[in-house]
Amino acid sequence: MAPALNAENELLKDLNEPQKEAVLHGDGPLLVLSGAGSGKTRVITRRVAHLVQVRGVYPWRILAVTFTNKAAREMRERLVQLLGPQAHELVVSTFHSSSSMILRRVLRDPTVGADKSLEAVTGGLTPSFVIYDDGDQLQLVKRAMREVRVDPIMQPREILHRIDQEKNAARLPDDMVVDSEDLRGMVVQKTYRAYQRLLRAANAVDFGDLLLLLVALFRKRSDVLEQYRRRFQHILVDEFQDTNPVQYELLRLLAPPERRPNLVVVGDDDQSIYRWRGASVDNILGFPEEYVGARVVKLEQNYRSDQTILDAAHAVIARNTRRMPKKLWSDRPKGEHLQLLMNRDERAEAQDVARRIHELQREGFIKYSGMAVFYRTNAQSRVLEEALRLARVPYTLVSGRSFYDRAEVRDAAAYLRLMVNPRSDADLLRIINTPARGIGDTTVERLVDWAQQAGVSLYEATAAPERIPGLNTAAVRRLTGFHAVVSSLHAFAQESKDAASAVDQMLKESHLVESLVTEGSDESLSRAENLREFLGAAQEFDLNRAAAAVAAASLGDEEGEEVPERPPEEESLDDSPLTADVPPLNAFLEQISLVGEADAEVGEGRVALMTLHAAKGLEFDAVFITGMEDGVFPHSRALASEDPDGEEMAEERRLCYVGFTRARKRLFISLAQCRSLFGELRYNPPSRFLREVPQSLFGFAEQELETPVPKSAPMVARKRNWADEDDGPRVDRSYSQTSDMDGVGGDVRGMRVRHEQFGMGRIVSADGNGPNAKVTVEFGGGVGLKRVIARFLMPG
DNA sequence: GGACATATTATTTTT
DNA sequence: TAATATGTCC
Repeated sequence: MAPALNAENELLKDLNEPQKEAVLHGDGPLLVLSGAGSGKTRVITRRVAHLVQVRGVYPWRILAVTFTNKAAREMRERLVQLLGPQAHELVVSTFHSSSSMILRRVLRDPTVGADKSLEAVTGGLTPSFVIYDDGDQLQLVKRAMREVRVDPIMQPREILHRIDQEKNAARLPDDMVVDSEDLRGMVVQKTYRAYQRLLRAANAVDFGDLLLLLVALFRKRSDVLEQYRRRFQHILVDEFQDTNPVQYELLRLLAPPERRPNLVVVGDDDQSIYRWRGASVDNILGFPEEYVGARVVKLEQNYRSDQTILDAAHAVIARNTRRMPKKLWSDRPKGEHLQLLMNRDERAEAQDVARRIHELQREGFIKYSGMAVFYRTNAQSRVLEEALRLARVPYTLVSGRSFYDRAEVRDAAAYLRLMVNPRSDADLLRIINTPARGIGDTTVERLVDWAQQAGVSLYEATAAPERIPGLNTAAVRRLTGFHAVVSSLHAFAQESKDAASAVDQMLKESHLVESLVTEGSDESLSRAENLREFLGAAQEFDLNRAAAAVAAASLGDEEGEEVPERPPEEESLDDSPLTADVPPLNAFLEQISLVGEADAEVGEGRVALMTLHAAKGLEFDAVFITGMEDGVFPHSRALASEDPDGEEMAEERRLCYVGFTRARKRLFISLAQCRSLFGELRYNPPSRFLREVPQSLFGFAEQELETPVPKSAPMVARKRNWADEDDGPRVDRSYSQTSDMDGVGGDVRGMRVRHEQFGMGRIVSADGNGPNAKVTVEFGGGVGLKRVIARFLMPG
């Protein structure tokens, strides 16, 4: 067919051989191993377009999964350019949001609803479930701990983390393997069970459940699974190296290896940097064994960075042992040398960075928007910001707290979820006294106790508060008033045809805006403003939704030639969009819980400041990597881990690789002799990663360095001298000097001390060092043993 | 219920 | 150091 050929040529334009191979790959599994900057996103998009335009695959049979919403949005936009309105029929989204769409749909399936045996899995979850985020989860864990009265040997945070890990590993509470010796494991499991009960009682799921439940349902109901296997005949996954075990399990269910499915996974094992939140590199490393006969295509030509930068990146990453061998190459010029910035402390470092940014801009080759400063931890950003502000360099801090993280917006979201689903206890607890309506801790506590006894949700308990023992008439009256608000909002939500009117109604009836305006402080007024913005977001959401509906509807009747005729035997296949008939308010809620902030505008004409993690997927002409010191980067935690050459260090190294390969032309690596960390002054040796970069890649122009550095052995050799340089920093070294002695500086046991509150006492033991060293003191006056912070003590 | 003091704790962060 | 959590008092 000639038109198809034309389309094909168009789609293969400017692609190199391996890229073409990936786009044109026929049927069966394919692993695209893509080095940094080798155009993988382009390959996925072109392949999707190819499937539709040339191979005539129906768009609704394609599932493209990305890692972030931002990536999904960008891919959708590109596909609309390539395919036109047809692209709206493709499912392009993250694992979580596609799972939630499928999960709602599965739960709506009448045969699933009728299947009582599934209740063990679903816990009675209905399709209108709400999604709980981290904060809600933590509240639930605390309540679960109270309920099951587990030994307080673990912090709620730690338990929650373990629960998340279990879910990431695709384990339901009952699948959890706990050996009877493992006390902590038992605590986790007990809490996990209670936590799941609370979650289900509120008709809620957490992020982990979104995937895990679908996996569990698919395992139980092969007929339902089969429907989705038939529907999604082509599955493409981006950033495969960052998938966790549940996600992989879901993929294996939808695209079982033995059927040689059309599963295309794209990723770079060298850029796997999310192990700490459950991602497993093994997924990508083991893919060829799991999907036997999978084709592997390597994209090794880099289009982004100059050779010098690639050489540096390669020198670092090559030290990792478990990786798929590949080496990036480029036909770009060698480029400029790397530059090493060495400074006294983090302030000098920041000033140096600011100065060089200014110079680069003045030279006129690189614009502010082409530059970025990376750091390992967020705490490092402050000094950098100060220096840039002082140097009048415009910058944007990428990430930071997002709009939906702000307290008032979260309150509003809690109200909305309660509107949809009044059983949501976590949301009710959040806003029962927001704005203040005189329902205090005691009242809430009695309410919670009673509801738990009666086995009803908190909302139901507020229906007739006079039943609750111990409440005075005022409390009863207030609870009744609160119930009236929620029930009226709930009724409104059932009727509302769009999200904005529901949000508007909620803001009025809850008095959220009103109370903030009444308060009248600058801060509360800006909060009120945020709430109006929230309403604006809902309006925008409605508009988009309407537009998408129009686009979808017009597809059918306009020119039919574009849309392939569906064969008769496919009639039974459900091809309706996955979002069909989700009520607008639910859909809006879904969006705000699954989508963080809209855009982290890497601003016009501004230097971007971000963590190395946030840098993934981006590129800049000039990149500054700061804090290149052992203990900062690699992070002290990796250095301290039981196996300092193990997975943790490997991940830091990959992070370094990611950082280096973001740079197109200039790479500046910066370190400081000392920096203060948690109020303590630390002397860190230069990063081991720095030492792994061949010296020849650096240009050491004397005048560019703060302190002259011998051309030979610029890094390691100087390490020892730093601490005793003549013009060294004027610093209070008392902490570092005491640090190797037993905690607080010599043996202090038996010393008499005085504490503001507890009076006189005698030190029994000491632990820790630095300003937060603690001592155990035996106080007189009936106070007894107390562990207090040493600096709050006076010698007595 | 809020103000104040005292204690605690410091990766990375998406969904 | 600095941001937050917890506890105590009125």
